Amino acid sequence: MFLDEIARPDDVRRQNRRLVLATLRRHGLLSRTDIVAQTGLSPSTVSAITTALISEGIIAESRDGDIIANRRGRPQVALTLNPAVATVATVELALNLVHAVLFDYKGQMIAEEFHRVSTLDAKSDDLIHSICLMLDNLLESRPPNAGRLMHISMGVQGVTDAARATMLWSPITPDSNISFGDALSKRYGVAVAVANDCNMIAEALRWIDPEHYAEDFAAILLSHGIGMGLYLKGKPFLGAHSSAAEFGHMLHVPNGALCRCGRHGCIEAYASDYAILRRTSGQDEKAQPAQDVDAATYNEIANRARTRDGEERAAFRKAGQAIGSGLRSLYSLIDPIPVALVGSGAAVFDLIEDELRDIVSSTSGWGAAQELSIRCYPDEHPLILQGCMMTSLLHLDTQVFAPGDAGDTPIKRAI
Amino acid sequence: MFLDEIARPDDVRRQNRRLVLATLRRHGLLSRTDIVAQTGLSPSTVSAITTALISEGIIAESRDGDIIANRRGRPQVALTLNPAVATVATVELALNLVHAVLFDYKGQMIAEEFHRVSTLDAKSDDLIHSICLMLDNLLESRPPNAGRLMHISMGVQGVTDAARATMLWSPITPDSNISFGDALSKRYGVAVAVANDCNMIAEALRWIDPEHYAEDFAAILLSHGIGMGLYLKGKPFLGAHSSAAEFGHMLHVPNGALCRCGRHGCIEAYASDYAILRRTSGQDEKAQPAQDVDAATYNEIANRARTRDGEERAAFRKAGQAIGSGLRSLYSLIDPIPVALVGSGAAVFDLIEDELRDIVSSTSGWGAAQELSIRCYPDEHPLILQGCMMTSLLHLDTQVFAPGDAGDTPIKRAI
DNA sequence: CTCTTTAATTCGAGGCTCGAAAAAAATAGT
DNA sequence: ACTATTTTTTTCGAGCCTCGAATTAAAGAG
Repeated sequence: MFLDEIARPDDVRRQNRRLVLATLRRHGLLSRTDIVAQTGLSPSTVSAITTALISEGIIAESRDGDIIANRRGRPQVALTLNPAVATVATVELALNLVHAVLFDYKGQMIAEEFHRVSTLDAKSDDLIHSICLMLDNLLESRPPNAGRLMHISMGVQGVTDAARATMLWSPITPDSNISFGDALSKRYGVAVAVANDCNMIAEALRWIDPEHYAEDFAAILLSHGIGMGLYLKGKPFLGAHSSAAEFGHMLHVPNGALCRCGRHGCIEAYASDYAILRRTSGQDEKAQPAQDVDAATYNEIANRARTRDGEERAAFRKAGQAIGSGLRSLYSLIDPIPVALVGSGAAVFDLIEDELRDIVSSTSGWGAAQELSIRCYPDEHPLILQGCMMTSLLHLDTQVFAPGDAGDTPIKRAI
Repeated sequence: MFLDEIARPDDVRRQNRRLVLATLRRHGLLSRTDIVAQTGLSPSTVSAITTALISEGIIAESRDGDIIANRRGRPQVALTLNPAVATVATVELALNLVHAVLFDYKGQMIAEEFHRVSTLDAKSDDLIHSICLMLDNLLESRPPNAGRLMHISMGVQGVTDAARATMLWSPITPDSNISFGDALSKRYGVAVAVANDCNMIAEALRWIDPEHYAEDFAAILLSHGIGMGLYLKGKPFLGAHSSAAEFGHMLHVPNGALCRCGRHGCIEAYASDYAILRRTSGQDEKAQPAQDVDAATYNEIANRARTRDGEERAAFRKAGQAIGSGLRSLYSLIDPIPVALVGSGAAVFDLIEDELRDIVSSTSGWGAAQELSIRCYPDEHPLILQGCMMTSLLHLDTQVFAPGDAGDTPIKRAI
């Protein structure tokens, strides 16, 4: 709510509808009385809002899953999001792999498909074509009672312009400036969100643990590349001009190791999978990075680092220093916010923690010593998936089902 | 407007009152018709809101300053903020100097006082005592028609906890954890804001040039120390735990020059006034920093740097590198946001610009080349003053005069 | 002195939330 | 078996809000 925004009476209803939907989404099954308790709205208002939502088919009374029986008064009737009111699709685009999933409005998976694509040789049209093929398949195969497709979220490895739903650049494919948003939105007649996978991870974390990941926090993805998703003031920070939060490409060592982005000395050039591999395979730090590092190789290196003190352990220590110095800058700039480390790098946190903390700890200094909050999530894929799903569902909750329209936006249904 | 907030019908009026007040604050003199055009509200609503504001004495009809006469229809009647409805006080606390000013609700200066204090020897009570003495003086001397004191804003050189209105640490005085907010609020019975002077500068810039300094931007103060004020998502970023935005204490050279904060290699240790002096006076970079650098000495060094290529020019080049590397990190993390350089360092931008741009320019790389926006404001004091003033006035506009209360908060009047 | 033009207010319609009262739907007790 | 009690949910009126249309106010033009 900004100073230059005008408020209308129906904004109140819209906001309170959002509130009710958000409460139902978090708790799953709630009676009207529960909603009153959770939101602070009056029973009359909750009644008015829920009857409207029911008549629009957005939520439904759930008879089977009764909350508490055998009590004295009139029994509560449980409400829940109506899974059949909409379908959303998520697309995760990674090196040589496209992963598409369909969810219902309740967030339950309907159908899923993996597809191997040689992304490095693929033109933009090939990628779009592959994605459309998968989505067509999935949409055709779903049960007849499923809701119509209403939103698509894409998480991509690469730099995105969220406002224009475009992938500006990506290491996984030669073409740049691919407007997935335009293509999919035209094909399926729905709104499309395109963001870096790190932003999706941040979205997922906020959903999983809203107590801990509240207003401001960062998700740092340590895998083949290094990226960051930022939440500031309770909203994903997607950057003004292009993509923001290029944590991996902050300067660590001036004129240092060669980074995949072509520059020298980035954090990524010391802490990413390919940096670890390059260093432990005896290559020069200016050597061209490998295009891919498979998990087995990486784990082998990590295990060797754990068993003996050699090149491998040193490599992880270097990585810890690089990440630590990045975190120090982050903390200096925008506060010691909670940080989540995600991906292969999080699986080897034991190997990098000491060096990392050493560098970071010299940050705090004024007043109370800050305890820094770093949590690890070794597997990024479930988070990316969940983040995409939540991006779509929250879009429906807050943008589409917020006003009392329930379908005033004409949507072409394809397949 | 967050997802877990409940909306009430009166919130609409509150927000639209804010909107009207903000419009009047920016344009000074406006008819009701102008307000309709500016805000988009309907004439009826503007009429309702303005009559309420007038009856509460917050705004007033201004007969003298008629907008446009000699036109055909009924003449417009100009509205303006009522200067006499409130007084706000600002306090700027710097090394050996306290500067206190009184403004009326329209933002016109009522009275001003400078006071030299040996801040380095002063205990916290001495500082508070000095400030209160000055404020007492100023409040006593002001004209009888002035409004009662309703808010105080302090801008301090040091690390603050804005939420608790406390100065956690400052280079200008030995005591730490001084709760100016509590002390002044108890003494004068009004709300008090305490923030780093850089935050005040950011607030001022946003007021001066809202087109340029919009949602996200940074103000970097380059003077004896180096600090930063950040605006994110249209709101000042004051940090969650303590103060945020310690740009000056980002790491530039590991184990490098000694910083005033006791650590080594901070940007400040290369680019602040004392860093320039230390380097050009032949001292080692690990030597203890000077406590103060007077403007004359600094200007002399800058002039020598401009006339001949020697130690001085090299010092400024080093400073440019340090600031540049900090900006590169900033841009990597949160976008190429507009940046304002403020203070003595901005006066010598010609001496640091080349090195700075050299380092920064390697940042952008994806897609479109970003043109970076850096503007210079050599004199920080007017900005700090204006920022304090705007902080207080906006507090009144949005927090105090927003609901239809006009004085339901009982306020003890001292003096 | 009347006509025209522009500004500002007034009034009713249609929302919204909320508190109080009423209705609904179960169990508990005799 | 039937009434009393308890709890949930809905209904209804009061009091906000904004807005459009009609009305009133206050000037210059002719």
